[in-house]
Amino acid sequence: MPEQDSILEGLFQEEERLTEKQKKIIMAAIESFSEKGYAATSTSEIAKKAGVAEGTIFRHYKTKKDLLMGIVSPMMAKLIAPFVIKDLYKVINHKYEHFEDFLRAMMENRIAFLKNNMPLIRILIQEIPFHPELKEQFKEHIAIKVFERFVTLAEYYQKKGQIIDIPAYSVVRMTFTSIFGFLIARYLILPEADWDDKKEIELTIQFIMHGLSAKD
Amino acid sequence: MPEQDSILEGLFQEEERLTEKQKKIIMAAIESFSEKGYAATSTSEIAKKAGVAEGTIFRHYKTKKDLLMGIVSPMMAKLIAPFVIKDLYKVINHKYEHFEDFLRAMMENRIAFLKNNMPLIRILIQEIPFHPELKEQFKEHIAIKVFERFVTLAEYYQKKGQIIDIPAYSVVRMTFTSIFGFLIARYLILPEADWDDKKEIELTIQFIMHGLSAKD
Amino acid sequence: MPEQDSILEGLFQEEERLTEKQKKIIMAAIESFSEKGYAATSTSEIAKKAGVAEGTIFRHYKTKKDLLMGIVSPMMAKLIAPFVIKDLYKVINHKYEHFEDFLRAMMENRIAFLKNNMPLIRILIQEIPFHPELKEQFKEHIAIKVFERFVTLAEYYQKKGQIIDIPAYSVVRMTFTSIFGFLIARYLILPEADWDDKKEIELTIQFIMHGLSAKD
Amino acid sequence: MPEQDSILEGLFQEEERLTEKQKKIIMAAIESFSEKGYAATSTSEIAKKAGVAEGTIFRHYKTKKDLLMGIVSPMMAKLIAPFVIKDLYKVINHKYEHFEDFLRAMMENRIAFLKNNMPLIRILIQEIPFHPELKEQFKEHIAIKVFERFVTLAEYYQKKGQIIDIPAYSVVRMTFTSIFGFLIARYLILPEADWDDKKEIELTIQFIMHGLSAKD
DNA sequence: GATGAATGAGTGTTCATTCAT
DNA sequence: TATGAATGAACACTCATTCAT
Repeated sequence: MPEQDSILEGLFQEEERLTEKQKKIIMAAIESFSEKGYAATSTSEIAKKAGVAEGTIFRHYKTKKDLLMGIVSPMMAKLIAPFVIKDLYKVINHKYEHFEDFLRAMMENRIAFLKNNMPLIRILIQEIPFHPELKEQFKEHIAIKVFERFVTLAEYYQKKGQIIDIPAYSVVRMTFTSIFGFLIARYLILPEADWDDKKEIELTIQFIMHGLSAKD
Repeated sequence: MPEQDSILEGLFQEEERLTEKQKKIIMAAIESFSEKGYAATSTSEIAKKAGVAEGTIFRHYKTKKDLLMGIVSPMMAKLIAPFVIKDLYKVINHKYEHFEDFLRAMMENRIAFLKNNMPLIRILIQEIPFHPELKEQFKEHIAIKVFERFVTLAEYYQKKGQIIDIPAYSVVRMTFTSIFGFLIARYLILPEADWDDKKEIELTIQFIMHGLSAKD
Repeated sequence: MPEQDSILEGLFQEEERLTEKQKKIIMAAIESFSEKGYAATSTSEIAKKAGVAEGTIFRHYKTKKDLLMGIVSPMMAKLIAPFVIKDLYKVINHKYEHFEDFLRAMMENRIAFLKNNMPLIRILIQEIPFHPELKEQFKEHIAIKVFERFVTLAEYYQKKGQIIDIPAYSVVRMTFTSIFGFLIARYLILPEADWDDKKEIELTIQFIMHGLSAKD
Repeated sequence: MPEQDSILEGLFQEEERLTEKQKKIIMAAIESFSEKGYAATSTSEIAKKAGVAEGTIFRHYKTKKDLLMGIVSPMMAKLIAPFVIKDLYKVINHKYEHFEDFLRAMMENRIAFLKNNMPLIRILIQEIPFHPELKEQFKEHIAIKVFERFVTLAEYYQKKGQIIDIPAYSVVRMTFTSIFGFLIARYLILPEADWDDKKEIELTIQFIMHGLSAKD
């Protein structure tokens, strides 16, 4: 199941119209935006890093902000695609009989995704607070579409008696929180620490399972 | 117990040497930095908002970065003080016999703190990725000092048989994650949504308690 | 023998890569630096005088100091070239049998040079005290290379019995001093006075010749 | 006859109204102006070096330029005084029977003066090109008054048959040139070189004497 | 007399963007 | 399509100077 999980490569592959220079611009921009932030990165710096003339950037993107959006927007779609389409489908088709299996599959999948797209994710997280359009896009795509699907899923597992009977959106929130809490600590706050990934993932899953178990 | 929980007021109170203008500069800077980010905020904008001449800013802070640090650094100290000193003391003195009581007290305390210092917290969170010095300060003060104390606490409750026997730092990570996950969702991602705070806090506490319960 | 003796024109000719605007910037900078001094000249003033945008200056010269160096450095080379190469050669090839002939030729040559490059020379003289790099360059190129050649020349004429037998470097110092003393009085201190150049030059030469004559 | 030859001390002595702070300001200004030039020296820098508040400078000198003038102007007077009054008198009273004696006395006197007042002299030389008022003062006091006296002296020695019969002002120019050429080389251009002062002075005197000798 | 906070015009420099080539 | 010279507004920061204390 070697899914294409690098947004960048996916982007470059699909859009054949991208020139070599354009690809270099995108890669340079991602590197700089992710390290220094959008506002602190100059277009001339991107041009230099990409090995193109300053003017070339503006041939492809009318403004600097367009460049940011050209990088971040496709990511939004990619970010939600798996949830929306594939995984939900699998669950409904009884692929994941137990919530725990689903949880485990999802964590593995999203960790792989994070690893492959770290700089892009960083940009998204860092820039959302400063760009209302991004915030809006994010809310629409993630906070609503994805959240909705997960609420449906939560209700599915609740009906099966696997999850405690509290509001489904709280279930989702706490699940997300625990998973992303781990990912953030692991990859953003202390990436250089010595992590036993397997064990931490298992502990996190157990924590969620106990926390939401219907047995109690 | 009306503790002084606004960093700003605390700052203004303690340091009597602060001019009226200096206070205005700090307030204006906090507002702008928090809304648009440090890099995207110009000193002239801060001056205008503060109602002072641009030169006045540089009389008090040698550089724009100094201004940022002058705002963020005191916060670091304030941020950890309660954990480090008061709460730990209370726990040791049997004020919180049960982990659940401690959890509830801490959440209430930190929610109040967050409400009173939102813009400052935003700045801290938003700027940490771009300023290595900040990152270092944060790691030193928060990630080490605070984390350490909590690990000690976790071990305390583990010995009392209230918490499951897994590595204490994993206990702390998951507790933090659940609490801050709620706070971030509540105050940063969806502040305008209609939250039933009491209920969500209780659910979060129950989630953590079940997740870490030793009974299982 | 209409040698190209204007540094500026030489510069513009050789370096074909110079834009029209760049030439204007250089000319404006020379004018202002020479009149008001480097430190008291603003880049905006230069831009205005050159009829370009202020940013244009910094496209060609990274800093204001770079602009100064870009103007002054080529002059150093030009300043010493004739001494180092041509004239010494001529002397050795018996072109100037007598010290007096050499002296006369040199004065004429350097006076023409001075006239053609007055503003540049002014900048050099005025700025050397404030810029250690300039001072270093000057010492290396002029005070050492040129001085050395002249010492050799002085020894040559001493051997021929035309010059008194005192340390050669003292001979050079006093010759230089007398010549530049005239040039400074003539062109820098009292340029507006009514000078009989031919006569003064002749007097100066006679003064030096008598002062250094071996006859006594 | 240990004449008071330090302008600064003379200034501080005469003008009793100078406060301690004022003296410190003057000393700090001299140091900075001489090293970095008037234009490149900031008043705040002077204040810091002098250990006074920024405003204090402007209590005593209305503008920064006033400060420069307050330093440089008294020097002008001091610079010419000895020539104008004392030395001329001595010559007329047959103190210096021979031009050579006069020359030797003058060089010794002026070298002592230079050594005691180097920073002030540097300021004068460096700033004259940029300040028309200074230039004017200089011309009036030095170039005219002093020059005039010397012309008279030159004519005196010419009449006595000790100096060649060329225009007296040329005599003066060449004498000045040779003396100041030595002083400039000695104290400004190569102060760190290893000079045999006695010998160089003697050589310079001999050079002038031969150069202007009437014998030839 | 002395202070130092305050000023706002001015500094050198960077910026995103344009456009003729 | 790609270039890079050119722009001028904006930037962070400095300056000489003022003035209430």
